[in-house]
Amino acid sequence: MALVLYNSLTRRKEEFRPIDSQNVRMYVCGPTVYDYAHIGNARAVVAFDLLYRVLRHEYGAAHVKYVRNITDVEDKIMAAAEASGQTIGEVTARTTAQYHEDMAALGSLPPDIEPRATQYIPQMIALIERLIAAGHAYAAEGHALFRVASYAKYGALSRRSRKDMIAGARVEVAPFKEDPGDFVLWKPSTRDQPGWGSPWGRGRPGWHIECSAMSENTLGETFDIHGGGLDLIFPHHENEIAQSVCAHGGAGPQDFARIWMHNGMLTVAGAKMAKSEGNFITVRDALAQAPGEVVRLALLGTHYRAPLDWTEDRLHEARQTLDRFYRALETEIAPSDGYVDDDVRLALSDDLNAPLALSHMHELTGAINRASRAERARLQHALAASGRLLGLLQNSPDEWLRGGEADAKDIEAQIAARALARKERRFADADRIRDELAADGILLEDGPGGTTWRRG
RNA sequence: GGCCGGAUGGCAGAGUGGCUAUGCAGCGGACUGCAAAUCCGCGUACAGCGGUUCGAUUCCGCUUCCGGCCUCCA
Repeated sequence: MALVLYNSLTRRKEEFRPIDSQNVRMYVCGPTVYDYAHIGNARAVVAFDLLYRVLRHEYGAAHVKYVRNITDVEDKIMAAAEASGQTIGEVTARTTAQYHEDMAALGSLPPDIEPRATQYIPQMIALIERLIAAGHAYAAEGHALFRVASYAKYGALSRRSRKDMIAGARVEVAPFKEDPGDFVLWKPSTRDQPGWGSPWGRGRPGWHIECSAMSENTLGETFDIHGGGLDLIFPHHENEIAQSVCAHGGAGPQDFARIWMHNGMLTVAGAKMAKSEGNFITVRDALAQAPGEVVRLALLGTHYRAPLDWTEDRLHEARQTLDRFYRALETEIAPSDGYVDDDVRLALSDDLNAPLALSHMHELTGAINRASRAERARLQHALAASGRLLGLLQNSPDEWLRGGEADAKDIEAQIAARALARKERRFADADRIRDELAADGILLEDGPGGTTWRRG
């Protein structure tokens, strides 16, 4: 089945043809580890996790390599360390661990390789030296700077001309820059800032160079897909492209990564999420409100490129949807080796159309509820397999609907007492038991085979 | 100011040059001691104005509104 992906570089959907179908390679910009991950970070992770899962499904898990970096040297980390009284190492270790926990809770697979910037300093220095040797960069006052004028295609991804950028005039004009658009590859550190020895003096890398160095060293000079948030197009990805293409002697962005993918931004109740707005929602906050799978579904409910507005209603609806799916799975006999539903697969193959895939899962659910015993199992297997491809329906229906703290034995005893009351037509007693259980969040459902319960 | 995206029924959210998803909420019905779940039925919505067309929500133009980026950003 042809996988079609939207390429930010060409602004259109393209059939995905891996450079080497035995080794499909994707690189996604990961977090700067200085604080809890927020729900916007989570959206990007979930979007590219879906891509990773679809690629694994199409090419085989052993033939896909996913690299997502950790930025563990950056000025915000230094600020966070100072503010918390912890060392930089403590801040990055703690934040990285939290990040891993959060992303796992959202059902995201860990990347195959997770390089850390501080482990690639020599490679970054080597890359900068190559750029300087080739005339694409220069040293000035302890800095190394990329010479934007030496890369003719600068601006190809973000569709902006250098002239426009200068007109924007928010560029930092340092006196040692040849051109206001030139950006930092290496900058000097003071004694109390983290730093490494380099040909330009003790210092630390600029933001963009790490991704160029890490992608090259983990995936090679040319790979298939490079992803990140829409807000990374400029300057981050534009600069990454300039560095890598110039260092590799390539002709343009496609000699670096073939397809550039960007997820849309997230707003909270209609407003841009920002700490200063007081509407900053961390993954932890969301996880306190709902299980990770609910958060994941809420994130997948809008196509990854479209803007997504985060609301309580969205979370509520995601939970209802999962309850409905799990209920339809309740009588599934075995944990299944079923096939993903064709329509679900088709939807995901069209630029990861998760909302459409989900609508097909709803149709499948209706079919299960209507199905005869004989055909039910097959449909349930298809639903379960489809859900798994989306990183959903990872629990057993029993765990999902009835798992948790409360003592199941006690609940069963109550149900038995109620059954007796009903048999004796003491309906007031029966209803009192139902209400008491309901107060604890336990919903009873009377069916032809007796009474079952679930958490509501 | 420059560049780039959006605007679909009460809400969420796909999609399509003619056959108008899907879910939530709502209404009616079946089932049921009650309830829940489930099933059946009910909503012709595509920002506005032009244009192209036999036909446009879908293509083109303009307008309005919303959002992103313009060296912190997923």
